[in-house]
Amino acid sequence: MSQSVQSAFLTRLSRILDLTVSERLALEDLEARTEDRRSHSEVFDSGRHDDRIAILRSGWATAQVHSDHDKITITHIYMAGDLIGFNDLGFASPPHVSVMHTVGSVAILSREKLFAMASDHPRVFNMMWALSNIETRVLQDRMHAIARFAAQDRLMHFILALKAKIDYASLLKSDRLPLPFSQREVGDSLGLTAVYVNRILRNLEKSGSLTRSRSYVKIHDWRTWEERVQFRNRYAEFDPRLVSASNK
Amino acid sequence: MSQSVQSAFLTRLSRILDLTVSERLALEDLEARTEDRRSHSEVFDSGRHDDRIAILRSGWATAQVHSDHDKITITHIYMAGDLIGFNDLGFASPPHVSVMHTVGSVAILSREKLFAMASDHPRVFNMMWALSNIETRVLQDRMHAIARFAAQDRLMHFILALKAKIDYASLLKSDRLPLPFSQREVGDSLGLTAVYVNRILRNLEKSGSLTRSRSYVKIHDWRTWEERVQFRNRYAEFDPRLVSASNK
DNA sequence: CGCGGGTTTGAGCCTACTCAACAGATGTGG
DNA sequence: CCACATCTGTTGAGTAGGCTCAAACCCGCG
Repeated sequence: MSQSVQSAFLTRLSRILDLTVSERLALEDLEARTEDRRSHSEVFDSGRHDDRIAILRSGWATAQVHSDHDKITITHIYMAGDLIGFNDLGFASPPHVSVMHTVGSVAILSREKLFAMASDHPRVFNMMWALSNIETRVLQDRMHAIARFAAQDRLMHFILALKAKIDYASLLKSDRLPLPFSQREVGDSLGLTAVYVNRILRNLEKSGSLTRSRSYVKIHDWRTWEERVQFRNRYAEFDPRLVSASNK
Repeated sequence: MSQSVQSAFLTRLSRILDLTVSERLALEDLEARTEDRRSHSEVFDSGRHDDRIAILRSGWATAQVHSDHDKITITHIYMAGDLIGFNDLGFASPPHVSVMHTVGSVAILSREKLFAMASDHPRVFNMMWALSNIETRVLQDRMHAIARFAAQDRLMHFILALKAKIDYASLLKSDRLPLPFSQREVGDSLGLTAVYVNRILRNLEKSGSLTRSRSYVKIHDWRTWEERVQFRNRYAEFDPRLVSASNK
C-alpha cells in the first residue's frame, strides 16, 4: 500500500541518504508531472523535444539502439525507481529510444527543476549523478561480455546482472528470478539470435543448472555462475561516501 | 605554442560557451593539479582512492575492462581535452582502469572543486555533464556495432567514430587519420582478435578503399562507409542549447 | 646483435548463424 | 466465442565467419 504511495525512487535514495525535509519536498516536486504509459509506448512522447529525463515509477522499460529495422541492441533495462535518460542531456533526437516494456507510469522531469536541484540540494543531485553512473558501469560490463564471452557465459552474465539489479531495487520476492523478456529480447541484449538463446537455455535446463517456469528462472548455484563469468556486482561496489564532498 | 599554454579542455568549452571571466578562472583552478604521465602508466595512481576524475591535457589514454588477464575490452578512447571518469563518481576500485597510451599529462580534479562548480558555475558544470554524455552515446553505438555488425563493418564504424572524435577535438591536420593503436588494441575495442583485424585491414587495402602508412590510415570514400554502417556523428548531433535551463 | 612486440599469412576448426518448419500461446475482430 | 493472425518458443540441418594455432617476417630498441 505505502509502496504505491511513496515513489520507488525516493525510497531508493532515502536508503542511502538521510534526507532532510526540504530535500524530500524537492524530490516530490521533481516527480510532480506523472504520466501513465501503455506497453510498447515510448517513454518520451516524440512531440516534445526538450525534457528527456524521467523517473520510472512503475513497470519495466528498456533503452534501445536501432539500425536497419531488425538490428536492435538493448542497452539499458529499467525498473521501478530507475532514472531514465540522465546521460541523454544534450541530445534531442532518437535513437536510442526508451520504450515501455509493460504498462507503467513515468515522471517526466523538467530540466529547470533538475538544474535547480544541483544548486539547491547538491547532496541529492550528486547522488542521482552517481546512481546513473552505476548503470554506465553495468553497461560497460555487458559490453565486455558481448565482446569477449562465449554465448553461454554472456547469458549467465546477463542473468546475474539482472538479479543484482533486482536485488538492489528490492524487488526480489523469492528465489525465483523474474525474467520478463522474450528470448528475442534477451538476444538483443547480448548480441545473439533468439534461436541460439533458446538453445542455450534448454541446454542449461537439461544440464540441471537452471529451472524455468513461464517468465521466471531459478538458478541453482549462483556462486558457481558468478565465478565462472567473474561477475562483479556494481551495486554492491558503489560507495555513497565517495559522492560527498569531504575528501579527507 | 599557445596550444600548449591554454588547456585543450578550456578551449573546447569556450567553443560552445561564451565563458565569463570568473568561469574561466574557476576552470583554470580546476586544472590546478597537473601531473605528467608516462606511457602505459595509470591515469590515477592506485594509492589514492578518492579523486578519480581528471582532464587529459595531452597525450592519448584509454579506459579498459579486464577479465582473465587476456580478455580486455577498451571502452573509451581519450585524447587531449577529454574529461576522464566523470561517470566513475561513486566507485573506488578498478576495473575499469584508465591507462595512458602515450606520454602525456593529466589534471586530477578534486571532488570539492567539481561539486563547487555545480553550484557556483552551473552553466559550466552542466556542459561538462553533457560532454561526458556524448561519450556515453558513442559507447552505446559501439556496443551496438559489436553486438550486431560483422567484423568489417565494426572496423569501419570504429574508424569513422575515431575520425568524428578527432574532428571534434580539432586534432585533424590532414586527410590522413591518425590510428595510434596496435591491431591488438583495435581488436580489444571491437571484440575481435588481432589476427582478424589484420586480415580485414589488408582486405580493405587490397580492395582499394583504404591506404595505410605507419600509424595513419586514409579512407578514400567516407560517405560510402558512413552509409554502409549507418554511422551517426554524435558530436554533430549534440545540441548545447538543450543544456541550458530555459525550457521555453 | 639478440630480443620482444607487432604484423602477416596459412590451415583447420567450431561457435553461432541462417533457413525452415511446426507447436503453443496470445490476441483480436467479427 | 470461434476463426484467424501474429508472436513466441522449439528443433533440425547446413553454413560460414571469426577463431585458434602456428610460423615467419619486420622493426625498433636495449
